[in-house]
Amino acid sequence: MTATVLMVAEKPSIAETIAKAFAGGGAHFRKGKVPVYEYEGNFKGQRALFRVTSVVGHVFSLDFAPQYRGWDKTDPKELFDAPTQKEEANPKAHIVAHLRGEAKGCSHLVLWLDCDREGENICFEVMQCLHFSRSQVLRAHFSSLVPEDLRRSMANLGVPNEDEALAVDARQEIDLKCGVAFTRFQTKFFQGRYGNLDARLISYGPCQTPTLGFTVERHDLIQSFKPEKFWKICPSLSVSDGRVLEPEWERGRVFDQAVATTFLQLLKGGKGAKAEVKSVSRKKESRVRPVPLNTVEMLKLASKQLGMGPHETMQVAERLYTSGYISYPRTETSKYPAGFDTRAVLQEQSRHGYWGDTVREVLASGVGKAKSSGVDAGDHPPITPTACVEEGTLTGSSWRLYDLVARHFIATLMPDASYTKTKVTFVIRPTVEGAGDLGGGEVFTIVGRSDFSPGFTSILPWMAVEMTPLPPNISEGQVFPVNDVALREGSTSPPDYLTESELIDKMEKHGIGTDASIPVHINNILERNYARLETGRKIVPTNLGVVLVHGYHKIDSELVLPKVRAHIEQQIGLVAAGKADYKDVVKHSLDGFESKFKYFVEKIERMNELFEATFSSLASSGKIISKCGDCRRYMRYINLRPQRLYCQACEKTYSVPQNGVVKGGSAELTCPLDGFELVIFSEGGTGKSFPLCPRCYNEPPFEGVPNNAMACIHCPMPKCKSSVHTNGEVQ
DNA sequence: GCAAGGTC
Repeated sequence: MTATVLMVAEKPSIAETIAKAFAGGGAHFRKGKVPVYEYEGNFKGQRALFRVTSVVGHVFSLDFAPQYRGWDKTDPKELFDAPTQKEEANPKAHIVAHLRGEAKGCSHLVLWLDCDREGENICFEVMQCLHFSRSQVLRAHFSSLVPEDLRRSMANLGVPNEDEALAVDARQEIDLKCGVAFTRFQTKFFQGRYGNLDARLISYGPCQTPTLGFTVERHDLIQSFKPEKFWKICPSLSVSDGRVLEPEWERGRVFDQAVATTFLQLLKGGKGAKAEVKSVSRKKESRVRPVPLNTVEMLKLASKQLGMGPHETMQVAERLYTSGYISYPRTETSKYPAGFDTRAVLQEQSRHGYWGDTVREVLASGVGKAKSSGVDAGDHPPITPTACVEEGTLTGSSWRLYDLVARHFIATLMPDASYTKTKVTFVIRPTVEGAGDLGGGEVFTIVGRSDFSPGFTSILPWMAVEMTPLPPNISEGQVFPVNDVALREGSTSPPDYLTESELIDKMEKHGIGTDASIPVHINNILERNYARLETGRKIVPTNLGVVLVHGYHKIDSELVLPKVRAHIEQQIGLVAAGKADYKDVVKHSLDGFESKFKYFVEKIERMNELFEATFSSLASSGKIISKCGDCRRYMRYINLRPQRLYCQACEKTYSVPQNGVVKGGSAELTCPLDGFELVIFSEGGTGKSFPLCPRCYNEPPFEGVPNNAMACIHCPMPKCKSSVHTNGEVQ
């Protein structure tokens, strides 16, 4: 044995796939937080020991140097030039130590990270942990995980691409600096100013803010919508078998009542109006089967069909994946790779109690090809079932998501649904004299659908097309009596709020977030109270969300438009392509954001005006509760997240623990250290009450007191004699 | 208490 080769994948499941592809069942397996597989084979024409393991996503994450992490120590504007450092992303996982341990005695490193920019970046993170020379490091390029493809990659190893990795470093630094600078500034600016402002954090980010922007854009459309009245001419005709048809007016609707009435009188004025069939057209229409499932489509379907949010969907999908029921759930690919054995997956599903029959029919009639319009993003294959599972083995949302994935997979291999669309065109001629130009008559049409062959919709019933057959034997030249002609009034209606699924769609189209991060951004705007999820899975911005977005528009619209992300992407694209220097791009982008930031700070009053109009000022809200030690006047208790005390005279806020409520003041108890009247704080969980000094809680008076210590209960003075201090009970 | 991106 001459060489030991360390091979590193992006996550444990891929390490396993690789080991199995090269060693079959013959790999020796070492269990651990991150498993290791070993097998013998040939490398560069010699016998070698292969050792396959993985990282778990990024090894490092970027943060500011420690002295810039405190909110009060640093002016946010300094963050643009602040030094940053990479730190182990998940210190508890000990990934760096794991890699170093496994690299011992290895002569070569083969990088099997995902073939995208993030993967390329992780390649360099792995290299940074280890000490191989560049000539010992090789990069596998693969576009799918089928064994054949992996073997081809092994035979054509290349080198990692530093430009692509640097593009990710650039993005990390730009996102960190502009996100944190804006977030800290606006949080500190608005914090404590308004009593009913229900937010402890007012964040900004190049993905989350445009996401919120989409929801507010729709909100504004709804708010500014002015309904308009319209009128339609609606005739009803008696046809052969006693049925009554109500064809649609070719002119659709008119917005002028006088015009509509003129038409009505033309057609209705005299007696015995007739409708003549001008033409009958029949054509075959189809509803095409879906393309193979990728993550974003799964999230949209789960939201629409199952009422499951993207966050929950990904958690459930992750569980189904680790249990071996579905394939890897994070992929952009919607096309089965060349070697993908759809037949084998179908055969597995042919045993299923619910859809086995359908699957056996598909197998018997020859498995169809999936649509070729899907895209191969080169990451993972589309999401498919990997085992046959009955309802009952899985419960609740797990079952419903599995059911969706399995049905969708089968549907991709079934025929399109088809039906016959019949369109009948009628002409109704004026029955009064002197119709002039309108004497030729008005055209009305009706559409019927019949002869449905369900195809894939038999397994995806919600995709079925409703059949609305017309009476048979209607043919050109036939004349039917017009029973009645009605004038119907209606009015235009505003669009509805964005559904979760529409929001996901917009994010994807504008390049906001990735398959893995879209659910996180949506979750953020909901959790931070910028928007709410309403019935029908509609995303409705809150007052805070609306005011924020309108505020950005008043200062600098670019901050909230998807363009902000697109610009960053375009810039780092230059780095990835080797067309621009990493440092230049970071500097250029940050200079841009820094001047935007300065302008934002200068003009923040414009946003503040909107806050003032929407939220009530702190001074007028909250109930009077205890005396301030500085001015001896009463402070107010703001019982809203984050709950706090406010001294109007000193214009200072004092935060209190968030895990309970302030029950009242305690006139006779005063903190011996600062003269503040203690308040009685009642803990939510335990129900225990104790006195708390507002000042000591916020500004611990002694060294070594953690910021959140109950200074008046757990007095930091070693032998405190104060009764208030030594005894947690109210006296 | 902060961003976005991997993955758990």
